[in-house]
Amino acid sequence: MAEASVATAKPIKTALTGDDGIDFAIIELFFFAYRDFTSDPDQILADYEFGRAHHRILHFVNRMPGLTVAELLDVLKITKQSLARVLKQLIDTGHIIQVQGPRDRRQRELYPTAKGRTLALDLARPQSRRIREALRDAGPGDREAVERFLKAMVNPELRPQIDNLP
Amino acid sequence: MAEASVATAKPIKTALTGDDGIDFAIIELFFFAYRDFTSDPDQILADYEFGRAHHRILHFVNRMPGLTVAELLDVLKITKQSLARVLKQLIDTGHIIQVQGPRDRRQRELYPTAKGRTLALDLARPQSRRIREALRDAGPGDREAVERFLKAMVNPELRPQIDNLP
DNA sequence: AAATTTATGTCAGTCATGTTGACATATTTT
DNA sequence: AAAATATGTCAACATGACTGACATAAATTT
Repeated sequence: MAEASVATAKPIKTALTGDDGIDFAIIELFFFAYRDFTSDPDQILADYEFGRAHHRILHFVNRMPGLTVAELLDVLKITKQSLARVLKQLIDTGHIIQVQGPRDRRQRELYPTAKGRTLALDLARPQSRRIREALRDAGPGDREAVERFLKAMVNPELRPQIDNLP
Repeated sequence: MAEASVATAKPIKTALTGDDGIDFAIIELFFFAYRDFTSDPDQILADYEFGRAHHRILHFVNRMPGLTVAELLDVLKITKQSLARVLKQLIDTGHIIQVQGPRDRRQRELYPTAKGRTLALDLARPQSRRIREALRDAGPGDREAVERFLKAMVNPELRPQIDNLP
């Protein structure tokens, strides 16, 4: 009887801890670290009335100029309808321009403009500074350990994509 | 003249690289790693028609049983209106229960039920497994390097909050 | 005892970013 | 000529955040 009623379910008063076989320390550190890592560019983006979606697109167009819409969708793992609205805003504001593909004229190659390059750098700078400061007191090999860890956290099938970046 | 027109802005064809003074390697690794890290619980949550918001609430209620609504808001850094809907669903589905504060009867202490404890563990398990596998081939001290790095990525004023977890 | 502050809940509206499904167009490949 | 591909666009919807306003109960201050 009692266990069928939500109202009578008993509160558990003991905390989950690492003793339960779960690596809560890194789970939580990862959550807080990523939240603050993304808060830096968020502040700048607000001035442009842009969001994180704009940031991601602008970032990869700057890192891989000339990539096509399909390639960008593959990197971001979102649908083209999601991309469309945000990409259109970046094009309308002159941060990104589309160039018809030279071989295949159906394709649209995406390039940053000078304005888009400047914004991409402005957004990346505080993130890079945060990383630099986080590694300032790191010992030799620590940076490599962090890189190996982060890469190993990525799904194996996606790792080649990362290696393709400049 | 020409520079005033969006249509005539010139495409930049060179890629942004580490030479531009930005740590793109870790910026991108962090992005991809976090995306895949969160994809594990997302799959499980979909079965319950829950989202990441439910996960975060359930996680911290399990890690800090008896915390009040105000304390939870402070950890998550969201508004009470954002919390309300999602918390209500977790209460209605019997994952979390509220207990009137013993000292201050205005407060509502939040506790997981057995059902909520089980789900929290089910969600944490694949994340912990991913971390374990990412660290499997790590050298001695690598884990500590990763922990130090992640903690240093968090805003300094929030680090005490992390130290308070069990 | 009355006034104020605090903790929580709730209503209403808005926004950003994602989703699915359907369909149009131009271009390339078969 | 037909089929496949790359892109764009329309419509409807879901999630999870936001702001602002207001209500209630309880604790604290005056």
